[in-house]
Amino acid sequence: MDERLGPPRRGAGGPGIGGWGAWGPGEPPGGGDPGGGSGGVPGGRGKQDIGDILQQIMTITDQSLDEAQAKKHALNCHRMKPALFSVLCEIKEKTGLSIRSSQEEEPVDPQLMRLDNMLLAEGVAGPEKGGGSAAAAAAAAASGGGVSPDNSIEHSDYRSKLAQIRHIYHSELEKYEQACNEFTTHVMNLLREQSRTRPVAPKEMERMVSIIHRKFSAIQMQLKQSTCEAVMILRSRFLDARRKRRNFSKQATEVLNEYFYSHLSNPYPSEEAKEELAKKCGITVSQVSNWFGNKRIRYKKNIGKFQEEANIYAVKTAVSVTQGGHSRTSSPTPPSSAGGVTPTLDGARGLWGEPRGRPDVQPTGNEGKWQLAGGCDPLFSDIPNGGTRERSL
DNA sequence: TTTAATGATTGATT
DNA sequence: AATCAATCATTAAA
Repeated sequence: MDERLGPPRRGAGGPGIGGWGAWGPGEPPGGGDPGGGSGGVPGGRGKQDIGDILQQIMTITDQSLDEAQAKKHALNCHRMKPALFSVLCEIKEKTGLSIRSSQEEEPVDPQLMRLDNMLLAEGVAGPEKGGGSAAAAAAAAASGGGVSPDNSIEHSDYRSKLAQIRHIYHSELEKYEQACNEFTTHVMNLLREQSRTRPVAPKEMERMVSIIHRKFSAIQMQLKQSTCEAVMILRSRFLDARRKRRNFSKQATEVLNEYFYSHLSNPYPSEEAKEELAKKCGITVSQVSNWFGNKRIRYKKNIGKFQEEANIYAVKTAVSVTQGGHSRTSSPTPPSSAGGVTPTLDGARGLWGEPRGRPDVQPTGNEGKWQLAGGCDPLFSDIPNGGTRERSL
């Protein structure tokens, strides 16, 4: 430390010391004399003065806090202070700071951009309050149009959850912003305060501010990240229909069951039939397919369990048949439950042999087919409901 | 809380 | 490509 202050000053004029020139060749600038009033100061005395000041500055760290404080105050009031200060600033600028400021890099974080884009696309970051509904609609459209065929019931749920996320995101963001500003002004005040006693270049302050902003933006990125995660989870929850499934309406189930039991011998609706059923039930064709798939397998697995159900629908179809006006005297279906329909699988042979792969193969021969269980027979498949349903479309 | 019912998904099969 | 069989995950009932 001490080496630095001594002799080299004079004349050496190293790169970092050019600043001394500001004072002119020999003496302190007369006009700029901060002290002002005091009478002329002889040059020699001035030099000594400066030397003293420097000495004091350089040794200030060796002293006790109180002592240093006192000395600091004294120096602060010294008439040479402003000049010294500016010189020190200059020196600092030309050395340390220049090095650091040279490596100022501003790489636009690709990940941050990614997050921003996603939040924007999701309607979280985009338009504020005013456009809230628009944002929600956009998000809904994005999710709806993007993938799922979707039920509109879910949307309100989805939207409200998304709005919740958006709200949290914005309030947190605002909080961070505020904290950042607060901290920045605090630091600035501190630096301003310190600039009275140590050289603080405006550039340095700028740098400090940018550092602070960088740090806070890192925190913001975490917020964005977690918000993105939340949105993803929300989306996956709502997009994956397996979760949050809703049972079909009673009416829809009824329609499906009706078809199933009236076509029990061959419960494989054609594509058209599926479409019709889907329309009738307010569900999609694939849902119809799922339903029949599940129904077939579950029926086959435990026919006993479905006997009652089979009877019910057998009666229903029977009624509709008789109403249709075509009842045979011998009444093919035992309407009353009593002995009921015996879905017995007397010959559970095959049970729907192998309709695999080919939809809608209607073997008129009925050969390998399973003749049924519930009250309605294959005989019916074409007569009763077929009339009501399979038409049009 | 446990259990049954049920819609959806997945991998294999034809 | 449609279906089966097993399984998952949620809802409704006990």
